[in-house]
Amino acid sequence: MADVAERAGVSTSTVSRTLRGLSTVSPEVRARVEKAARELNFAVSRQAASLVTGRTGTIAVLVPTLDSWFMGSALSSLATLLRAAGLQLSVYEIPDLAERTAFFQHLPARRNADALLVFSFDLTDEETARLDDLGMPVIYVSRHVDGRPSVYADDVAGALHGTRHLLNLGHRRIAFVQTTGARGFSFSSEERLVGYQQALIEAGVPLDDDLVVATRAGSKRAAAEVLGTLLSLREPPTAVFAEQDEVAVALVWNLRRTRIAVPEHISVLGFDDQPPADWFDLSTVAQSPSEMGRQAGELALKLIDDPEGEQGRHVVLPTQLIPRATTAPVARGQGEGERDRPGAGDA
Amino acid sequence: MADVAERAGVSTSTVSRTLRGLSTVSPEVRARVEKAARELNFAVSRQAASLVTGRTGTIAVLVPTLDSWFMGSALSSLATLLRAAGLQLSVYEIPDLAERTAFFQHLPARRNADALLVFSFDLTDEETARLDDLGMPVIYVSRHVDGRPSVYADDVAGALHGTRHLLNLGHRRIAFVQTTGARGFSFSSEERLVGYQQALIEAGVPLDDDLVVATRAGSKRAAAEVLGTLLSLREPPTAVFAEQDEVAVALVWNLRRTRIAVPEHISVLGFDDQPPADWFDLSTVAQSPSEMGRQAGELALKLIDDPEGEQGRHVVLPTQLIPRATTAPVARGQGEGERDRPGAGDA
DNA sequence: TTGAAAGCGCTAACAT
DNA sequence: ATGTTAGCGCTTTCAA
Repeated sequence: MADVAERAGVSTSTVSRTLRGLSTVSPEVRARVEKAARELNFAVSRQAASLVTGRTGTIAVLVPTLDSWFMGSALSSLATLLRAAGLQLSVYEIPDLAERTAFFQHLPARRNADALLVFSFDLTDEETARLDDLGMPVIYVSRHVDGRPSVYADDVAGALHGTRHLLNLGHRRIAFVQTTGARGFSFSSEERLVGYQQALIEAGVPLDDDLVVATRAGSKRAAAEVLGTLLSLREPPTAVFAEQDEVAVALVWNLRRTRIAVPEHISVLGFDDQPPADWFDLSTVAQSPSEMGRQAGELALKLIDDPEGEQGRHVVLPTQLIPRATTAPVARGQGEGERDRPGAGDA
Repeated sequence: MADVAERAGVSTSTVSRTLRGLSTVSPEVRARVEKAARELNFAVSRQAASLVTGRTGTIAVLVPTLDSWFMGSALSSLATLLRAAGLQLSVYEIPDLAERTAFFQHLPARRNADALLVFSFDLTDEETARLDDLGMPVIYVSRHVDGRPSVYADDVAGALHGTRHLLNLGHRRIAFVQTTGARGFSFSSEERLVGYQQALIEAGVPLDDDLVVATRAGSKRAAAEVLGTLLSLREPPTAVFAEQDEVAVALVWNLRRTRIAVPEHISVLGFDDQPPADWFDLSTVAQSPSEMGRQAGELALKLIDDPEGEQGRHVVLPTQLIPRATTAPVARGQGEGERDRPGAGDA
């Protein structure tokens, strides 16, 4: 910056003022400085600037992985927002418990970012408390945390609507397939189970623990095992609600290989509406991670400007049932007990 | 840091040395300092440190998007590597031309990172030159740049092998579907076309421009249009090689909807081996973005330590044909020339 | 509107 | 093995 000042024949103060766009610089001087800066290929060092301003110009995100549809969409829209605000995006990826422990021990984000966005993690109270005195706004994304700013999808309502759809199609034996090992997403998982149960209760359908099973995401083999469990029940389900599209797709794949027609014999419903859901014609409950990323970013910007302003503010995003080709009215003669004139379908 | 020094009863230099793990600190003092730092919840400001060391402790990546299988996998493995090396990951997302222009005008990464990884972009010579005097190592990923360190997949060989597979199955009319609008990936696209052509030439099959078509990624409708073009040729293809799995899947979807059996009537081959390829039983040519991210990261670390060391070093990663259920021998009576008893279907 | 000077939090060279 | 001191490159008083 000293070089630029010399070349423009002004002081470094003036260069600084010019480059930050302050109005207190005369047009002619401004022109000279900008020219000099351009010629010298000068770019301000954020590091040095932040040392005195106390602002780093960086937003940090804590994510379980970068390699998922959810995180990709969310971070992409977040990045767009930050770019417009002139902020950098810094990523902390915490794929496992060891890394997580290390992160919370040292809290490396401290003083190296202006705000922290925590995605999806199921934190302990102690961890949340650690983040509380990190000295910067912390926003929780894709999960609700009491008393802290959070942005998340309405998982309960999503699962409720999805299950209602299946009930409306005449299904009474509806299985719910949870996903294990989806790092950091256990919160949504619990919420979705609640929505599923609520729908059954409001319809007067008894809950049956045998119909709630768990599997690993993205494994055809694990999906086969889950199906084995469900299909060997005394009263097997006529519909399966998977809390993730990937699992739903793996279920469909296995069913079709076994020549169990989907949706004629079994309906399958997913959750997320990832792109492959469309390719597979999978009925699903859509959520919008990109909207989540955007909202979380906006909240972060507000909190940076006014740290006390929106504490405890919650943004709940809607979900949307997308019926496609893997859900259908329960087949005639199918279903439970003496039941329902099958094929009743939607009223 | 002064607080920590006071609490531990030492100088800031000693605190600094301790926290950086230098060996010239006595065990007892080290213990005192670490205790004080923990109690005060102290974390070193990278900003201040970098001001004097000249190192930012950050690797910057320039990416066209974060929302894709390729970038997710690549950045995820890169992040793992960087974490182990104690480095931060800073993301510059440049989704369109306007953002790109802005980036190259200001080069905001200058002095704010220790190395830059440029993913996939087809840069002009001028842009490459700008990056050359950025004052930090620049590594090009997923594309080859003469004289600069690059890490990329062997797209030519991948497409060559894929096309050979189709030729070996007896196909002679083989279409190649390019993807447009896949931001920043035009380099690979060209390479794959070259591989396709090489295979045809070595097999003595004449090139036919009518068989090379382009479509948008991820659009069923666009895929339908491409199929319309190909299926209305005088001699339609018996196999289609799409340079991206998403396009291949969209083609299969459209074909099956039209009751054109895949692979019995038309074979379809993809490129990438994204997870949905497995769900769809799509034959494809696999590449490994996670390996690409890892290798690029390692190269970056080397170049930071020894900027002159590996200039111009190229890492070329292999591809692998994965035959699944969408490619099959050409049907009896099908193929070129006098051809096909229509509706031949399975042999 | 501009400049001089102090200092942000740290590291590195030097001294002890 | 530890302390002292001088900056790193910038922003921000304060004074002119």
